[in-house]
Amino acid sequence: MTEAERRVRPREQRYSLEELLHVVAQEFLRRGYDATSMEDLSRATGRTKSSIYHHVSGKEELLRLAVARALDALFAVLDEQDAQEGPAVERLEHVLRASVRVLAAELPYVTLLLRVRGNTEAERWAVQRRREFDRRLTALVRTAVDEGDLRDDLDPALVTRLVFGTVNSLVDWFRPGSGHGRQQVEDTLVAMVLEGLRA
Amino acid sequence: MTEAERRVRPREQRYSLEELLHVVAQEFLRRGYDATSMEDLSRATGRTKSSIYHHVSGKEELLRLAVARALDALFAVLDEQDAQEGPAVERLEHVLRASVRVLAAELPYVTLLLRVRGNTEAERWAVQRRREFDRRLTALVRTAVDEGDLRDDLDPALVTRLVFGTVNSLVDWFRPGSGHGRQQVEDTLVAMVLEGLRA
DNA sequence: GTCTATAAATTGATAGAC
DNA sequence: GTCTATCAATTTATAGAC
Repeated sequence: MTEAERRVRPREQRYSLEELLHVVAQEFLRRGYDATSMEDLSRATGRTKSSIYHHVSGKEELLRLAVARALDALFAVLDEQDAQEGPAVERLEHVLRASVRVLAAELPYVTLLLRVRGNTEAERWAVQRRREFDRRLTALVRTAVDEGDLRDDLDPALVTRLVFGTVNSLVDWFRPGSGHGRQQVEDTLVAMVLEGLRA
Repeated sequence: MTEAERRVRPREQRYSLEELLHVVAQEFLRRGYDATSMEDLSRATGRTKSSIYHHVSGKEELLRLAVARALDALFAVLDEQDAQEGPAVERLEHVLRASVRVLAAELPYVTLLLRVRGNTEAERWAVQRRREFDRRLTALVRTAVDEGDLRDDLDPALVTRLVFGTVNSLVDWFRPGSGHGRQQVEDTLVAMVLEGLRA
């Protein structure tokens, strides 16, 4: 949800929409967006379908609101980084760690964002914003190479895709509060990517 | 398709099933499995729905055949590795490179496999086989650590997930014959994972 | 092995009462 | 803001002719 959208709704609706979205995101995750029917959502939220349609225009808006939440959180990481001083390689490490934190904190929403393929208008919008995100990341990697802190024998665009492919792959198995901790994942990922696995 | 399944069908059916599967996999990829209707598949293959039902029991079997193809190719990489001599770290590098090659060669099938979430019986079977694949990879990484060739300050299970998360993320953007070449992707991935990005 | 025709169930969405 | 009832379209799948 963007600031603009949040502003137009009174407080009570905000909360109920928030709760609705929380359950909906989990259902979309469990069964996939397409495989989840409005009937499924009705059951999961304990409301009737009609009641859901009172809050949103349809299934697609539910997806749009969910992925918008993830995009807002991810772009906030980049915006924060833009305001920072210091070598690009340090800012890159900060973005890496912050991305893992966002991913952990907004796991259902980020997972949905990463699984969106561009079938509907809302999905194509999300894909476009992801591309913009990727371009800004690539620029950061390129700067770090130019500053001499990252090896210059690898293509920056390719490196960016690999690095953030690694980050994104976390959504396929990372579950907060079970298995590996967020801090350990963050440290191991940064260690592997920057220093490599070789002893 | 496993050897067992291949054996029961006469040659002509094998070919038409192969062609059918090729088109079906592309459709599943483009719209997602759930969003693709039998009507869509009918149009894409130039056959009627009834004709498709003559070859397979239903939509789910089409998915099962497709992901089985990917699993066969991936397990072949591991089986080949098991027969090799030499340090585990070298066998790991070989598995990494071979996985990228399999992914490039069987891109639609591997992509489908990686997007399967366990909604149906066929999907749960695929998820289980992926877990087995992951266990065998972890054992290889662990051996490489024990042999002193990989750093021992990182958890092998976590490292395995990160490394093959990176490999798997290729399906989200890698397209053979456009953009980065397969060899460059392979080399860059191995370089990043083993030696790290730091200059 | 492909077709036409159709069954039976489910889909996203709306009307209108309370 | 939630409900019951319902719609039109689409879904997976089958029957049976050629």
